[in-house]
Amino acid sequence: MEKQKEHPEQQIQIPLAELIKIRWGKVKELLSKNINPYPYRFERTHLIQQALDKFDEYAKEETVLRLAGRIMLKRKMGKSFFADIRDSSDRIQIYIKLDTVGKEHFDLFNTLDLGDIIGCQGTLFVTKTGEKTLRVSEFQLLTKTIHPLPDKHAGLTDKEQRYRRRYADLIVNPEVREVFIKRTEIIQTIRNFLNEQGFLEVETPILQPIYGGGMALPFKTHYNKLNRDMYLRIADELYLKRLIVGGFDKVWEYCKDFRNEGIDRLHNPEFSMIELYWAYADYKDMAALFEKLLRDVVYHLHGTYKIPYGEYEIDFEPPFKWITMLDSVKEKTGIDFSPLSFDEAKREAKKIDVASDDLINKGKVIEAVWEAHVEPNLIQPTFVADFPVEISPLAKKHRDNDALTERFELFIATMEMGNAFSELNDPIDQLKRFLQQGKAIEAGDKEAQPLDDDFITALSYGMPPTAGLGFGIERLVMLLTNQHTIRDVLFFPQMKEMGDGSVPVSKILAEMIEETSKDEQ
RNA sequence: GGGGGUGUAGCUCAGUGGUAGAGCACCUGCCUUUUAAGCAGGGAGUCGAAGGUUCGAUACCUUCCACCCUCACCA
Repeated sequence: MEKQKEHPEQQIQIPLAELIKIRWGKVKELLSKNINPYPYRFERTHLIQQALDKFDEYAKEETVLRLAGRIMLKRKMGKSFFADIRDSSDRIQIYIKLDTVGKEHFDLFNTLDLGDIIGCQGTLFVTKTGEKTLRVSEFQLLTKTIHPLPDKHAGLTDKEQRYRRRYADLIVNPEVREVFIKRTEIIQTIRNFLNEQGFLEVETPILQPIYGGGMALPFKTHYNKLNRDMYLRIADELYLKRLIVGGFDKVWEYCKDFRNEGIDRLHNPEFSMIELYWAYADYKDMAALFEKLLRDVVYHLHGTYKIPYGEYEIDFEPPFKWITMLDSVKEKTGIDFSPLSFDEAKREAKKIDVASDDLINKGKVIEAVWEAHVEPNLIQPTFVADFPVEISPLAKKHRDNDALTERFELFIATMEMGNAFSELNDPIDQLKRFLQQGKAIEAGDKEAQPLDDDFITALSYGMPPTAGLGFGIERLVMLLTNQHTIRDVLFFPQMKEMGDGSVPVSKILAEMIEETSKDEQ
């Protein structure tokens, strides 16, 4: 304490800086011995898993293997070391003996830290205690780690740190990898399925002059050269339908979408959807296809149709339940909203404790009642069909009822897992719906959709009858991997800016570099 | 946005109105088939940030920040 007062330029002591300084000292020591702490390549012959798979054979034939990985544990036993190294496939113990590697390399190994990445050459054997081990004849430091790893057995448990420093999370909590590997498998299976069904994978703009295709607030940005505001897309719908107009019959896109809304267990501002559009089909065809797709993905991933999700067991064996929105509301509340006027609907909603004062039309009232009384009960896969026209501005009116649209949403474990319609292809009707949305915007509905003139133009060229579907990838991955927060299925979830108090590693390093250059002068 | 909780060493966590603790990690020494290796010694802290109460605050109070849980709302 006294010293610090005498030397204010020393400022705050950061213990991390001490640890980094020691390691950087090792780097400089290596450089002075002409050893590159960051060499360029290492000729690897096997993944660790491959070595373990054929362990007996390799051990017996004394096959020389070259493995590489990160040092996770290190045990010194006098004139020998044991260490555990891990690569992307598995972990293995290595054995380093003074007599075998020589004093120079033995001393080098002595300076290595947990986290350092090395390449080793050697043969396989089993230790006295029965552990499969690589007897190292030579090794090379491949990357010096200057930041210490989290605790070697407790790992990194602080969720905030795990999300902010996903790399550290992945290093010490390898089981995290599994969810993300499954995420990729899920997307791959869907891609294969859609390709086999003849859907063409396409790409459409993320940066858009006007946003649309969903109910959401967009991110706004500015394009300097054109001096105009642009939006990050909230959905792909309107562009994909333009492609149907252009003559593609089956198109789909893996879409990154952006919505300027809150962050919580189910929402991240940047997320992924898959949207597909299918000409000459209607929403029932799409429901059948979606069911088939999900069945395929679930079976591919789990080898069964029944999967656990939290306390539930979800059964993906088709056919899924199909119920209309109004019937489901009637079933749960006893109220038939279909013949009611807007005001009557509001009164009925109030009776069952659904706040509807701010709602601007009957469709919104029905939706609110449905969300309060039906949605929370939808555990097993259920198609909810035929939404009110006011809340479905891009869907075709129901062939039997003008107040409704041919639309379904799929619900599983109370989560919305997909949204589809018989697409509205009548340009006059579509324009009217946009104009209605315009009124909703004026009435304060921030999520209502703006008029897209070019989309109306496209529809006026004629879009064949078309079914469209969109579904959120994160939700699906959560469901199929039994994860309950979206942040656990995103490598880098959006986080708020960190509060004061933490010193970035770059600052610690910059100060060290400066000190060193002072010393050299 | 409401309610509840958390924030102390690089990591995992104790703790207290009166000099800041442990394990792991790190440094030194011993140990040539170990197993979260062991043994001996050592260094390391703006106790999330700011303000207040107090002779004295990491602890008590206020405000703020981040994260977690929960309710409401949008995918």
